[in-house]
Amino acid sequence: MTTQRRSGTPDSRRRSETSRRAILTAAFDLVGEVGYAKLSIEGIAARAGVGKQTIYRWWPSKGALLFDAFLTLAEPPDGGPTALPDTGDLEADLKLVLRATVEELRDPRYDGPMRALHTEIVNDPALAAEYAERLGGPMRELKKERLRAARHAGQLAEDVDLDLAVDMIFGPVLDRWLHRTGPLTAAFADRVVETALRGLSPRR
Amino acid sequence: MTTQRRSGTPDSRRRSETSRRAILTAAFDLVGEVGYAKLSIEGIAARAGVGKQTIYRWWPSKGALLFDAFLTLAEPPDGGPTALPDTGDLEADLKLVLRATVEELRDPRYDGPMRALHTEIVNDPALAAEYAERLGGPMRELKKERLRAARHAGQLAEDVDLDLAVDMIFGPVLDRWLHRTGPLTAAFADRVVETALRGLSPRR
Amino acid sequence: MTTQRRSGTPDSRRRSETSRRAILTAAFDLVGEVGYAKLSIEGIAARAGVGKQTIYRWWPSKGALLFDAFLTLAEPPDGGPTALPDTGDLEADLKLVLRATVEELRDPRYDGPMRALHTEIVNDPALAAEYAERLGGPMRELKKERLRAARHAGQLAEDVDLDLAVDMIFGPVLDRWLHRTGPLTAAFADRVVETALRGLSPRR
Amino acid sequence: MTTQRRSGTPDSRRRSETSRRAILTAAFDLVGEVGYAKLSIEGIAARAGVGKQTIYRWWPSKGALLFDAFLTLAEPPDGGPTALPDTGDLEADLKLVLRATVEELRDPRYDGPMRALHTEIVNDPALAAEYAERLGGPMRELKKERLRAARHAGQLAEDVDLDLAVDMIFGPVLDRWLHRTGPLTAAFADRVVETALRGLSPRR
DNA sequence: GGGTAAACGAGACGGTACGTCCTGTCTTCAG
DNA sequence: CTGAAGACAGGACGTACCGTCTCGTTTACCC
Repeated sequence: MTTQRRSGTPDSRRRSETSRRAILTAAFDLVGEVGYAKLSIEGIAARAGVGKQTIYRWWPSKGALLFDAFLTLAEPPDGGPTALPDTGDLEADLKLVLRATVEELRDPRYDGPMRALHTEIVNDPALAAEYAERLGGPMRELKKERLRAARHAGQLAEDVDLDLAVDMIFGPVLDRWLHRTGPLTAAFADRVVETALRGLSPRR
Repeated sequence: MTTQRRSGTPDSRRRSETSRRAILTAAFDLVGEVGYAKLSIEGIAARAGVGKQTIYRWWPSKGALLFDAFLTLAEPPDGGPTALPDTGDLEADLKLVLRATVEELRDPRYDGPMRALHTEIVNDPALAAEYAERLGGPMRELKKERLRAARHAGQLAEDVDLDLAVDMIFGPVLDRWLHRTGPLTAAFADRVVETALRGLSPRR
Repeated sequence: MTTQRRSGTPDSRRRSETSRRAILTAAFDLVGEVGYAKLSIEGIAARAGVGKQTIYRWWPSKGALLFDAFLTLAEPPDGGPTALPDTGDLEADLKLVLRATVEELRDPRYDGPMRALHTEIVNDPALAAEYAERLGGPMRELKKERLRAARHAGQLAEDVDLDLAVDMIFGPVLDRWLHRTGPLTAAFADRVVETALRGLSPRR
Repeated sequence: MTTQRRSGTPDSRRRSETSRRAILTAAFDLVGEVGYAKLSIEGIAARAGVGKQTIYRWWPSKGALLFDAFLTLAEPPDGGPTALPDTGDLEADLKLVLRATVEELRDPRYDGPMRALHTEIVNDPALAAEYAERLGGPMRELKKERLRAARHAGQLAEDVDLDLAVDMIFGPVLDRWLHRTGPLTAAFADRVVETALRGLSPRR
């Protein structure tokens, strides 16, 4: 089998891989340069040296294109990590992960595009669904997996709700990033992990 | 002093109050009807029976107008509450507040417009600053005030960071609302409060 | 040569002939209906069922469009006469032509549009140049040709300046049409021809 | 009677002469600077340091204002000549007048504004009527008066139509000015006068 | 000289049109 | 027979002026 189909796209083995990459790259670059509000399909097509139709043919919306650009270009080519670190020390492991998250959110190369993507996802349920399926869901599952292990090891209360736990740990960081209500630092990440874990720890 | 100025607006006693109300109302109604993506200045002007220039004259951006519409129409005329409830029972008080928050976020009349507003704030730093000054900041201060009282009463750890505390309590709810990662219920609000307070409580 | 281009238009074989005709027709009709002062690109586009951009794409100004409409719609499809009548009787021939001119100028269908066109030409040198090249110049040449023949036949003074002669014959009629300084009749046309020819005739 | 009323304006002795002059001057200057097409009431008001209403109060249209500006500023303060020169030599007298006309039309200070005024008069019958009454008519009468004298002196045919005569002499010059169909020179003016007079002279 | 009514500067208002940009669809042509 | 190039109908943008309409503020007449 020589022609693999990328999942999610409706059809066609005839598709030009060159154009696809050019479009995704142009979209990703442009959103960083001019911001999401001024991002236009026309601009992307021009930058990519591509007809507009070629974009409309393969992506249903600007958000979907942007999302695709993100997945394809911002993530490592191997498809991303398959598990969170597990050294046995839950707190250390989570701090590692949350500090990395904070760093990524603060990176000026990603801040703009990620806000753009977030915006699209928040306002477009269809895109939200695709995000949940392709990125958000799997990532959440990895987090829950690590927490499940911790719960099994007695580091979390037996009856802890893993979804709640994920939200308690990652929600505050996301919120502070979005609303800039305070400094988004590694120290903050650490405090969040400590506080959340204390709240989630077994009684006595 | 014979010439009174309406507070809040930067200038001009010549401004037509009738038009101002009509514009704010039209904007608020339209964002609910057609959604934020399809909200146009032209549409607002037409609905309000007003020239476009009258909108551009007084608001710097669509986001600012929407934000103003929100503040003016969605908030009680008396200016909102001046303090969070304080019965002495911190957990009960916070659950009350967070349940109300959840209810408001779930209200179909507000969900759409609030997402729109959130979007604008997240992407427009100028608007974010105005939001922080006029709404976000004061609200946060009320929350911190209640938590300060609790800390003083020994219900929270002495060294607790109040900003962190606010984020731990409200962040998870906001995040779940935005990303629909799970059911946004009163029960969820309760669990968040319980977990956060346990994490923030005094050692021993 | 396989790719024919429509003569006159600067470029593009991709242009929609349907839209072009609709626009010219709409412009011509509207100038007659609402007058030149109230003629708007927006109105023409709406009437023609065309996007405004399609007009801006192909015409540099309202005047140029109107001029094109005139040339295309008011002139016979074969491109107009190629010579003035020449029966040998100069006076009769000129009276015929000038009476026809008077009649056209008085025709309510043409009076308004022609005033509009005249206005544009008088005030826009670029348009004046195009007019001279495409309509005014050739027409003038026809007139001069007829007068040249007459001069050769000894019906005009040998040293007569043909441009002056054309102006002496047609100038007064144009002027009376524009400024309504007197009745514009066939009789007036006749008197003008008679007087001018007497002034231009050979000495003795 | 101490308070004289300027003729033409509807009423009021309270009118500010300062504003009136400022408006007329601003209008005249602006039409020379930006051209008629870009001349706006708003611009005139701003330049004159005057409220828009003050313009609308006293002039019914932009054309009327421009016309007034012309009459007031471009004409000598004494009200203009009351007769054409009459030395007994009709040809010389007319050449003098027509050469002066040519010179005025060629003057770059007047060319633009006069084209603007011409445009307005040609397209606005109301303005045309006012022009005829206040300027065109009287001027024409002066010309006819001179020609009448010449006819009486036997220098023109007895049955000559004076209106025709005026048109034969001045029409060609006006036409050449408007349409730039040839050089507008003193020599041209002379040739027109010579030709027209020969056409209008007594038989034999 | 004080009272009053108009004309004034300023400029907000409801509108119309401008000329530009972009959308999503449709058509043409080169490789 | 794909895909770039780009014309098309349409809609919104943000700007410029239109002509009307208050606002206070002179100004000049009348008493």
